[in-house]
Amino acid sequence: MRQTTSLSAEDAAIAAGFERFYELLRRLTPRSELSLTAASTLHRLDRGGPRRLCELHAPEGVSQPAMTQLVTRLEKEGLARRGSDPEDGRAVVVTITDAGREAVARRREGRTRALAALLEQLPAEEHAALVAALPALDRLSGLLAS
Amino acid sequence: MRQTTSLSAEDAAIAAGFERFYELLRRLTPRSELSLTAASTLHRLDRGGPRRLCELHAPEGVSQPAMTQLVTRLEKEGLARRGSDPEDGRAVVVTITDAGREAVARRREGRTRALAALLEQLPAEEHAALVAALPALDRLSGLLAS
DNA sequence: CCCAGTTATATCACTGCCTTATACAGGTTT
DNA sequence: AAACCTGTATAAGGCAGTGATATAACTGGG
Repeated sequence: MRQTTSLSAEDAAIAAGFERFYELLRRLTPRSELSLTAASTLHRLDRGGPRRLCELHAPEGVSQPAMTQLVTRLEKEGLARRGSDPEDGRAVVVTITDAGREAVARRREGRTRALAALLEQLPAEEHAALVAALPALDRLSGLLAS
Repeated sequence: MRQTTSLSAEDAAIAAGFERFYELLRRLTPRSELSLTAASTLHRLDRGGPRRLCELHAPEGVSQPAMTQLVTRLEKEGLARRGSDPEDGRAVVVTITDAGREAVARRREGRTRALAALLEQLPAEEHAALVAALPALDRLSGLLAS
């Protein structure tokens, strides 16, 4: 078991690499129509299906009022809609609309395009190394999602 | 030359992986004392040395007034200071302070710690794949920095 | 069955950080 | 020195977050 007070040099190297990479992705993301939280929430609704409002704010790491306001904005822009839960009159069930799905797709495509332009400048073996690392990235994401 | 209208399936897979990964990093970053731009700017000042204000706003992807305001906040918090350029009376030279360096280090350590906790749950070969992908990540970051 | 407590959402007042438009001081050119 | 250009600051406004609190709907014990 790894000590929490000492970080391995290798982990530190990975973290440093990820840090630069995070900045890269941040700059790669076009100043879009969607805020970070809005994009992430829509993405979650897209792959996970409708959710109650109270099930959305915690995983997105924002307060409940922030999620209420976000859903209000999304609704106003036609990207999501509020519904009710027949089993619980208090609950608000949030559903992504087709327009919302399109917005998610557009955002993804914009980022993919910018990334692809960089990827094609990469030596073949580094490109291959990225592809080889994808399962690890997936697993990392999965670890936190649970 | 790649068509701009068609993206290779491989690039799309990398982009999709990166997208989930970006969300992961976002959630991994502790709600810290520093905004995204503040952290990135301090980091830049830390590794690149003092810069004029006008050299900071473009690479950070914000407007010039935003950078003026950010520097004012950083100065108020003691993380950076304004100096003058003896060669140009208009210029403001921004320098990171020791407190600023500490803030960057704290932020990095927080993220590293959270990441390390995930990394140790990774199978050895996936961990190795991440390490192997680091040079590619570095090069990607370098491509955009230029 | 009703009152108390809990849960889900909304509203309010405030703050942080961004934007565009504009002012202005310091350089540069002719 | 007049005209222009560049670097920074200020002003006014918007979006997205916060904590505190209100309100409506569910739940469980007497």
